[in-house]
This record gives sequence, structure tokens and C-alpha cells, in this order.
Amino acid sequence: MKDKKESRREREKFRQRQEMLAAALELFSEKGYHNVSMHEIAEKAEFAIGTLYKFFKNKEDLYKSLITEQADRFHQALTKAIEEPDDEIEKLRNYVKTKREVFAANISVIRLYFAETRGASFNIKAGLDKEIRKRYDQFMHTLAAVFERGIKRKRFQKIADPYHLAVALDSLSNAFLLLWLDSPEDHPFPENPDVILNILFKGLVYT
Amino acid sequence: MKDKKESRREREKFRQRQEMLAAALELFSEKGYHNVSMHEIAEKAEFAIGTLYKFFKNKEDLYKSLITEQADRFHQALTKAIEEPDDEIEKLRNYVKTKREVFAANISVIRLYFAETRGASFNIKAGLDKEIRKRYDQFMHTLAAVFERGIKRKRFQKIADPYHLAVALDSLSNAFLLLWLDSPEDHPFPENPDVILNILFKGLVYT
DNA sequence: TCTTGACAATGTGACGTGTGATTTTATAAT
DNA sequence: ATTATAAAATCACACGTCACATTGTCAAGA
Repeated sequence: MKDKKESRREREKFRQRQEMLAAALELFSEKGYHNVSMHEIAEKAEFAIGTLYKFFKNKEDLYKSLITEQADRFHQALTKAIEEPDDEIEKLRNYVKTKREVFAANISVIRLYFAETRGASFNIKAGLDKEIRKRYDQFMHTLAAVFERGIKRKRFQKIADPYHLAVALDSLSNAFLLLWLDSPEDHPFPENPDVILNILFKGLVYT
Repeated sequence: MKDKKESRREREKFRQRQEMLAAALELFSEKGYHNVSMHEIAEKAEFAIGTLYKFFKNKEDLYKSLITEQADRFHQALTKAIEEPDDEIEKLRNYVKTKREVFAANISVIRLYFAETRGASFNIKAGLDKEIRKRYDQFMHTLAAVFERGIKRKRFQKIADPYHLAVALDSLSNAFLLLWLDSPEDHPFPENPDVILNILFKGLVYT
């Protein structure tokens, strides 16, 4: 019974924390770190200011938790996507497909995430940058491994270093997904994710 | 004589303005918009705060001027780079080469510029985003024209829509240049800019 | 030609005002 | 009684203003 109560309370706390983060996420992604006040977050989450501070040391801590937790979710989803299929080309297809879904469903967070990984974010004094980049780099290496294996198995030509290929695919998919999400009227979503992959797969110049 | 005096003063004012912008640039690129105060800028530029406000309506105006002026410089340099050579492949080579130089010489501004073009920047309330994107999009179209002409002249295969190819080259070059500039120890600058272009030029999968 | 002094233009920086993060104190729930 | 929540108080900081100071201009008089 004691146990049950404890865990019940635990769960309750966790739920509250999630609500706070959800409210914060919505606000941050809409207006940016510096244009959102703790008051606003508290109000949106339907808590008082003081309660926020019971859960998070300060604004920075709140933001940091938010971003890293979201980043973990993304990386987990994408890692799973490239691990599941066996064939390398299918891995890449599944990667693009999953990324498209993740982006579409979380476009607002994605922008914050980019701000952090892409440098030029000065939202918090220090630390987050490193923290996020570590995760990003880790993922980039697992993606590189796919290319490496593909080259070893003679499925891919070695047109570049595997890590470079990973960087290339990452940046290409980011660019196109943002393009499509930014203005679906001008740049509608192609049904086929191969539009992106073909840029890598096919050669531009005649040989 | 009157004329000369006038222009002398004009030039003097311009010089001061430049000094202010230079100081602001250094600070903004180091600490971000919100972590730099007008006082700091004034101090660094060795003017009094009031003087700043003689030149710029407010902080936003200062920042906006800074970014758009820099962006114009970049776009001008890059446009020139793709207009000069006659051959399409040489245009692209020259583009990458020039971009590399521009990035290397202005890495700090570049980050700010990305923050603005890549969304996720909430530095100023409104306007800049649109202003910069307009310029960016304009350039993207002139780059697309290179691909279009290349395809028409049978120098390139039509592996994708010309605009998409422009987006692809832009994002690839950004990604690699940042990679190299971020950690030259881990990822040294290849002497040959074709490292980037080959990803576009050569096909990854065997055909 | 040189000096002088009034007047304009430009530069200064202490201060008013507002905002927002964090703390403290009061209240209610368990 | 102890803990969780709410609301008000504190406190620091940064934008932008404005009355004053400084510098520069120009013409009349020595």
C-alpha cells in the first residue's frame, strides 16, 4: 500500500512534469527561448510559478531537459529505422521515410533542435550545445556505418568517405524536408522519398 | 568646397557607422542577440550609448542592418562566382570555391546568417526573416538556372528538378563547409572542392 | 590674415521605466 | 504536521530618452 501510494505519487509527478514540458515546448517553438517567460509557461501549463521551480532548477534547466529529451526521441526513432531493414538501400529509404514522419509530426521542435545543433544558438549559456552534438555525432556514425557496409558489400560505389556520405544524406534530407514543410503550396511533398535519395544515387554528369 | 566639406562629413559618419556595426557583429556572433546589450556595443565601439541611437532607431534596427548588409555581400560574391565562368561545371566549381573562401573569412557572421535563414531564429519580432529569405530565394533561383542551362545543353543528366538541385548543392556545401570549419583537426579542409561536387556528380549505386 | 565668439551640430551618459527570473511568504491539502 | 501549491515581493538588468556637454563652423571685426 505504501508502495502503491509512492508510485502513484511518482506517476502523478511525472505526468505533471510532462505537462509542463509540453506547455514549454509549445511556447518555445513558437516564440523562441528569450521571448517566453516562466510566467507564461506556468500559466499555459496551469500551474503557479513556484511549482515550476519545484520541478526545474531554473529556466535553463527546463529548456535543456526539454531539448535533450526530444533529441533522444528523434535519434532513437531514426536509429531504429536504419537498423530494421537488412538491405542497405532499404535502410536509407526507411531512414528518409521515418525522418519525414518525424519532421512532419514535430516540425516545431525540429526547428529548435536545429538551432542547437547548427550552432548559432545562444539560448543558454553553455553545455547544451555539447550535449546535443554528442548525440548527433553518435548518430552520424551509425549512419556512416550503413554506407561503409554498403561499400564493402559492393552495393555502393565508393564515391566518398562513408562519414561524408552520412553528412551528405543528413543535410540533403534536412534541406528537402524543411523546404516541403515550410511551404507545402510551392513545394509539395513528393509521395516518393526517393526524390531525395536519387540525388545521391544517380550521377549528375554524364560519364 | 561646400561639397567637399559635406562629403567629408558624410564619409566620417559612414566610417563611424561601420565601426559600430563591426563591434556589434563581433559581440552578436560571439554571444547572440539577446546576450548583448546596447551598452556593451557602445563600449566596444567606443561611443556613448546615445550616439548609437543617433545612428540606429533601436537594437532591432541595428541588428537588421547588420545582417542584411552582410547577407548582401555574400550573395553578391556568390552570384558573381557563378556568373563569371562560362562552362556550367566550372560555374559550380567556382561557386564552391568562393563559398569556401567566404565562409572561412566570415565564419562568425555565417552562423548568424544561418540562424536567420534556417528558421528557428526568434531574435527580432518580425521582418528580418522575410527580408533575408527573399534574398536567399532569389539567389537559389539563379543557382537553379545554372543547372537548368546545364541540362538543356546536355552537360547534366536530369536527375532532378533544377531548383531541387540548387537546394541540394546549397545544403551539401553548407554542411561540409561547416563540418570543416567547426573542427579542422577532425575534418581537415580538402584542397579540392570537388569532394563536395562529386557527391552530386557521381552516382552512388551501380547502374 | 588672424582672432574671437555666437550658433549649430553632434556626442554623452545618468536615469526612468518596464520586464522577467527567482525567492519568499501565505494558504490549502493530505 | 508536513508537504504541495499559489501569489505577491524582490531584485537585477537592459532598452531607450533627454537635458547637458563638447566640438566644429563660419563670419565679422581687429
